[in-house]
Amino acid sequence: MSVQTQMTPGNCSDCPIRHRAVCARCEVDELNELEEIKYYRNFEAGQTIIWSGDKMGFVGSVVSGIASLTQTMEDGRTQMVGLLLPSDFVGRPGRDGAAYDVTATTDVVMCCFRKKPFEEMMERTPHIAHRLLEMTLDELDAAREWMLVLGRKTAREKIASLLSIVARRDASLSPNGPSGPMVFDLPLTREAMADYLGLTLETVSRQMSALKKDGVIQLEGKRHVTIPDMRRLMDEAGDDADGGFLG
Amino acid sequence: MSVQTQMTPGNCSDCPIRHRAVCARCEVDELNELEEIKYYRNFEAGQTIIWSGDKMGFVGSVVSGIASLTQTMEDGRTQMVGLLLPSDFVGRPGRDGAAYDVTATTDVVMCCFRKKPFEEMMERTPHIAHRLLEMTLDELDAAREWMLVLGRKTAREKIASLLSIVARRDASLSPNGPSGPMVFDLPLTREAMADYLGLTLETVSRQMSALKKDGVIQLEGKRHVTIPDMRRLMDEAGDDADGGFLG
DNA sequence: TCTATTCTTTGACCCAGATCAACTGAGGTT
DNA sequence: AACCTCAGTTGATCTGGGTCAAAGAATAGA
Repeated sequence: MSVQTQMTPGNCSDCPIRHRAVCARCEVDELNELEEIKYYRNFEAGQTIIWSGDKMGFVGSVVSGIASLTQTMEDGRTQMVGLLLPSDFVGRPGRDGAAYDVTATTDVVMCCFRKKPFEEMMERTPHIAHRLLEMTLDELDAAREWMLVLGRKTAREKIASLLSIVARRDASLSPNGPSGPMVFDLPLTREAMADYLGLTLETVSRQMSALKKDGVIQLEGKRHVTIPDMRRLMDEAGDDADGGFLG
Repeated sequence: MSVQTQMTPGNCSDCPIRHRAVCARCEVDELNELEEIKYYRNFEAGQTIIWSGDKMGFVGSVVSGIASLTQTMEDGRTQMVGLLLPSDFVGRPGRDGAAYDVTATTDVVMCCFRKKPFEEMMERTPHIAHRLLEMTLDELDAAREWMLVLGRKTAREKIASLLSIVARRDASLSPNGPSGPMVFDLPLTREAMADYLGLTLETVSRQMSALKKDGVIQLEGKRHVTIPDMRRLMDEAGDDADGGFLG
C-alpha cells in the first residue's frame, strides 16, 4: 500500500508489474516473456489468499478488489499491516514463506506469476528488479508512516488518516479536482478499520459518528462517504506530510 | 532494522553493502569500483544525520554506532520508525528527498557513497540491486512486525519486544549460546525507547521496573541488562514469531 | 569538593479508549 | 409477514497508560 503515490488505474492492463502511475515504461519484449508464465486467480470476499508461514509458489499483483495483510497473535489480537489495492504487488522474490496472512476483503482478482520463472526473469531483466525495489521502498515508506499513526495518533486522528488514504487512492472520486468534495465507498467494515488502526470497532464507530456530527464527513448508509473539504479532513488527521496531494 | 535476520559483524568490512550474515558474496570487481566513490563520515551522539525532506546526496550504511529514523508531528509528538544498527543501509536509491529524520543515537560512523555514481553502478551491477531489494524486503517485514507491536501490544509486551530485538541483534552477548543468559547494554535512553514503542518515558520506566521485580530481566545501573531466560522474555513479548531465533 | 545538568524513578491522579451489553436496521430466506 | 443474521450504533462502566509533579542518581564542570 502506498500513501505517497497516486494511481491512475485502467492503463497498462497487461503490464507484468502494474505501475501506479500512468505507465510509460512498458516494454514489449518483457510482456511477451511474461505472458507465458502469467495466470489469473479469483478470490471471494473473506477468502484467505495466503496463510502466514505457507510456502508461496507465486508472486503477483492485485487486478481488482481489495486484499489485506494481517498479523495475528495466538490470543486472537490482530493487526492489519497493509492494504492491497489494485496495482499493488504481493509476494517476496527470494523468500519462501509468507510473512503474514493475505485475505480478500472484497472479491479479488489477482494476476499471478509462478515464482521460479519470475525470479529467473528478474535476473535477466534488471528493469524489473529496479521497479520492484522502487515499489518496495514505497511500501516501506507507507508502513513507516503508518507506524506514526499507530504509535502516536488519537482515535479521531487515526480515523481521519485512514479516510484520507482511502480517498487518495480511490479513483472514482473528486469529479471537481482534488480540492473539491470527494465521494467514495469505504471498502472496509468497521472491524477491518479497527484492525488497521489498532482500535476496537466500537471506538471506530463512535469516532465516525463524531466526525459526521462535526461535519468533517457525510455518511449515507454505513459505507458511502462524502468528504466536503479534503483539507479539513487532513487537518483532523494531524498530517504534515500530505505527499503533495493538495497544493 | 531487521528483526528476522541475525548479523555477524566484523566480516567483510569493505563490502559496499554490508551483509547481515557472514559475507559469502563479496566480489572483487564490485569492491574496486566502489572504492572510488566511497567515503566515511562521523557523527556525534545526538547529531542529526539527515533532516526529513532534505535532498539526500548520498546513500550508505552504518559502520558503527546506532542511528534512528524518526517522524515528528507539528505539535512535537514523535515516533521512531526504525533503528539502524551496524550493517544497516540508509537512503533511497531513485529518491531525492529523505522521508524522515535520521539521528545518531550514539556516536556513529557511516560509510557513504555519492548517490549518482552509486545508482549508475546499480544499473551496471544487477547483483547490488538484488541485494538492496532483499534488504528492503527485510526492513518491510520488520516495519510490519513493529506495526503489530504498536497497534496491539500492551506496554509490558512492548518493552519485552524491544528487549528481545535488541538482544537478538547485539552480538556481544550469549557467551553460552542462544539459550543461555544474555547480557548487553541498552543503546537507547528511556525516552528513545518510549518513542520507539509509542509510550511515554514514565511508562517505559515503570514497566522496566516491573520486569525487573518479576525477574524477567536484571538491571545494573540504567543501561546494563541481563536476560536470564530468553524464552521467558519472548513469552512476555507475546511473540509467536521468533524468527527461528530459539530452537 | 560542591554544584549543575541530564537521565531516571516513583507517586498521585485523570482520561481516552477498552469492555460489556443492549439495541437498530438492512437484507435474505422461508 | 415473521424470522434470522450480520453490520453497525450507542450507552454505562472500567482501566491501562498518560499527565503532572517531585525526588533520586550519575556524570561533568568549576
